[in-house]
Amino acid sequence: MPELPEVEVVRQSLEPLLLNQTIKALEVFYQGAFKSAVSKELPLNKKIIAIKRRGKYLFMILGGKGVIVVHLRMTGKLIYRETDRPTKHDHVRLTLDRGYLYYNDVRKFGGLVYYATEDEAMQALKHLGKEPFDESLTASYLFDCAKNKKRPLKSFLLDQAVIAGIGNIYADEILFQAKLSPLKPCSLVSPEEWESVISAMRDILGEAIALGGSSIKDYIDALGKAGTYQNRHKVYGMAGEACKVCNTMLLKTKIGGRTSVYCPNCQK
DNA sequence: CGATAGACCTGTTTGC
DNA sequence: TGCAAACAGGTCTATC
Repeated sequence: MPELPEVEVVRQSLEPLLLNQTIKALEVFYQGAFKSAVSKELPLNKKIIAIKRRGKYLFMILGGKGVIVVHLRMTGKLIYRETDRPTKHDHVRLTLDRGYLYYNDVRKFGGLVYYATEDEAMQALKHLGKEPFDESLTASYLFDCAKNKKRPLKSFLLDQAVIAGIGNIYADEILFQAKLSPLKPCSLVSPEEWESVISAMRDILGEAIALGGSSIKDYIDALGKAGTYQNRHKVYGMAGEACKVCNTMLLKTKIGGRTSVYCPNCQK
């Protein structure tokens, strides 16, 4: 599913459900979906005291130290139920005081990692770049990161070491709103243009969070609710259709191995 | 350093 | 209709 808005919606939906619950049991049905970075110990009899997000990663902060970090990759889901109901592709089940949390993932790309401390978890993710809504993410920061690189602007936006959280859907949508070509070498983007990238990014990510994220195929929040931001998409998945602004046919191309859709007339 | 391809998986859609 | 190829929200590694 998940880019930053979807992960944030999952975080928000999980927070009231999990806070102050204790992990009574943790079962792993697919070994690749759970790793312990510290020992062979499981995070048992620990209370969940906070749920945080960094980029596309979720953090379940545990009392008495310990953190479970979750990445959903393409099709991962965290689903909460008050009564046990196993489903196809469940790979991990946490038994809590008042319910069950399932990690379900059709493609088995994502999973949970248990760290001894929050510091250790942050250390493992130190390569991540700035958060989109952090005020230290400025046009001059992006200009400096990009000025010596010829890579396409789209690849730059997808680079988690520069900005953490943008994925293929939102990169295309942001560039359409900013009126910039995904193919433009990022060194040629001016500070003014970086300003428009930042404002488009905050606009779109904020709106997507407010609407519960984009549900293309299987993305849903912790209670199984779909988002509606897919109805606001202007380019993603719409190659061959007319641009909503100028009626030019939207083009599709591959950039860094990812399908990219853009308007050759609006985006320069 | 960078760009590209392949790997990791399963399910759905597309094309002949 | 049937089957195979192509494709899918992501990231990591190897290779040129």
